[in-house]
Amino acid sequence: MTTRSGPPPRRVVAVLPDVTGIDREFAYAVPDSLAASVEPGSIVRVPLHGRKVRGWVVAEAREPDGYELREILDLVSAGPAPEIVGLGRFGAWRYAGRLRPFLLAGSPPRLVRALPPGRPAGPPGPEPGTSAVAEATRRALRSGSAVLRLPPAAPRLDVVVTALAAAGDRDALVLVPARRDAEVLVKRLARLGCRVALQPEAWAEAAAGGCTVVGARAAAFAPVARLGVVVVLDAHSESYVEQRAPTWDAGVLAAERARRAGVPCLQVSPCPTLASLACSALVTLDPGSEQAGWAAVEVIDRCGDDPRSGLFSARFAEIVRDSRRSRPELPVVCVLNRTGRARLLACGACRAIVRCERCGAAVVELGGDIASLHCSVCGSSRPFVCATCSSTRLRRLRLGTTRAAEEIAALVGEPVEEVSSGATRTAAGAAGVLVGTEAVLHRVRAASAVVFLDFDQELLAPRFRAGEEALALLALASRLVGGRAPAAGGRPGGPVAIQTRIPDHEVVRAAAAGDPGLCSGAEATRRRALDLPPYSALAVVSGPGAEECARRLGATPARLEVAQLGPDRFWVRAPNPSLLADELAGAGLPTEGVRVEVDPVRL
DNA sequence: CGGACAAGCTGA
DNA sequence: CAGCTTGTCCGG
Repeated sequence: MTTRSGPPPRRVVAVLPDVTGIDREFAYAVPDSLAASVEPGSIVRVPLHGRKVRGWVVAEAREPDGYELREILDLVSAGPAPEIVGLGRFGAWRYAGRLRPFLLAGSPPRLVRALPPGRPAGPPGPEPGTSAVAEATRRALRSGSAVLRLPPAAPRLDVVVTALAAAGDRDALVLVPARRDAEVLVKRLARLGCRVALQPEAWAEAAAGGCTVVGARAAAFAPVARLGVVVVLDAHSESYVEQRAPTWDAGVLAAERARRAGVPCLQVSPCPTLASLACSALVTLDPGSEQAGWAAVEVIDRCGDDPRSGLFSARFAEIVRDSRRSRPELPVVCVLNRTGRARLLACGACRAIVRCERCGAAVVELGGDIASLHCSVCGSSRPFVCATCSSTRLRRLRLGTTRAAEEIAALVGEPVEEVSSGATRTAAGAAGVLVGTEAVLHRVRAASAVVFLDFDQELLAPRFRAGEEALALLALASRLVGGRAPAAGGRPGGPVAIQTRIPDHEVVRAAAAGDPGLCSGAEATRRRALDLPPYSALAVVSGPGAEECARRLGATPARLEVAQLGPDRFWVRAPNPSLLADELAGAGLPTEGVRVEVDPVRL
């Protein structure tokens, strides 16, 4: 190799193409015409393999030897700033995925040719006030990264306003579980005179600075000109977890982002997950105030009831009638996590459980006008008759929401609406009584009462996070009815009623006492004993290539535990997330035919 | 991903 | 053996 005397040194950058299936960075020369405008994060157009593709400039690079570089063709748009690319790299490592999905989350939805002029700090925000919530928020901010446990009825706007004030002339990033929540929060902050950038559409405004950045999961990667504080509202929500692989958790990445920026991060929740408690200090209100912000919980103990007495206790009917009378303007919400008319039937004549003729699985009766039976295992349908004795008298053993709605309507003598997750939201809330799966709790803004018709199904769900998920449902229900003892002038909220045969379950007791700590203690003990997260880290590997992956992961020198869950489905356990990520990255796993789910929500 | 190119399959 | 499908490789 001889010393080159030819071209003068030129700028070279690494570009990650925005193409599914290419997880490699390529070096390109920056032409002089673009040298001033191309920067790390820029979205550019480059020639690749005879095509012209988009990509992200992810780093500065060096002139290679051995081949001639091609030049960047165009600057397409502003893109994720270097610290966001860095956060994306962390996400790709932590969740064993590619960088591309993270950079997509951090990119503007439409091209941004130039940022709007940078603005000075926004107008002075509203006074944070001296409420107990504001005071607790200040305490949490002082401890840096903290879990702020506030009861369901606590005013979360106070938290945001206090955090904004504490951030001074820096900008805040506020995450909420759903798009809808973001819109509501943006309206309220705007009404208080705050400048707000709703993500993802106000990407450019957020990048320019001088405003509070509000958005859902993907906003963990939103641009924030001068980050001063990160607030994650309802941090326990499963909406923060991306369901497609890589299954990243916006709460985890938001905390990492804050840590890297050296600013505080508040994880605000009525029922913090053990995972969040494991890595942050806990700040709470005084026990009295916390209890007051949870609903009055009524436990309907069904232990003594005959199992054949059905889904509706006498007390249930009273609660519905009382609530309709005292708060006719608000709906009564009934939750039952089973869709259709019945999930289990028995023949009234020969008493056999009604099963599928083809595969033997129990059949279900779906909603709809014509009574028919459907097998959810093999997909076959047949008429509403017993296959053994041809009787048409079938008894519904486990009701679904459709039949429950019909029976409640008869019981209380007024129209009942079934709210299903698939249906349009048009009429939701029109009827006085709503019945649905837990999705119904997300369809209304307020309720006079919430009744869980079969809460044992939540308490006993075969998932290691069942307890946390059940408490989250009770917290959501509490918020819809309001706290048991609101501030002066307010009316106490209606009841949250729980029909159960496990009345002393810690989740039920925690909600009834308005003290989630009753739950986390017991849960922590159990998780530690079983070596489950947060005391270990889990991943689920599935797909045609899963067996090969499992074999390789089991052969690593680290203390990885691998077990089979089903055909082409394995779980992998490591002592902690960092070790798990290192092993998943180092094992050289095939990327095709394998889905890796780090921190699985359902297991 | 999608183009290039090689190796395999088919039919007269 | 042309003409087509299928597989594997690679991109700066």
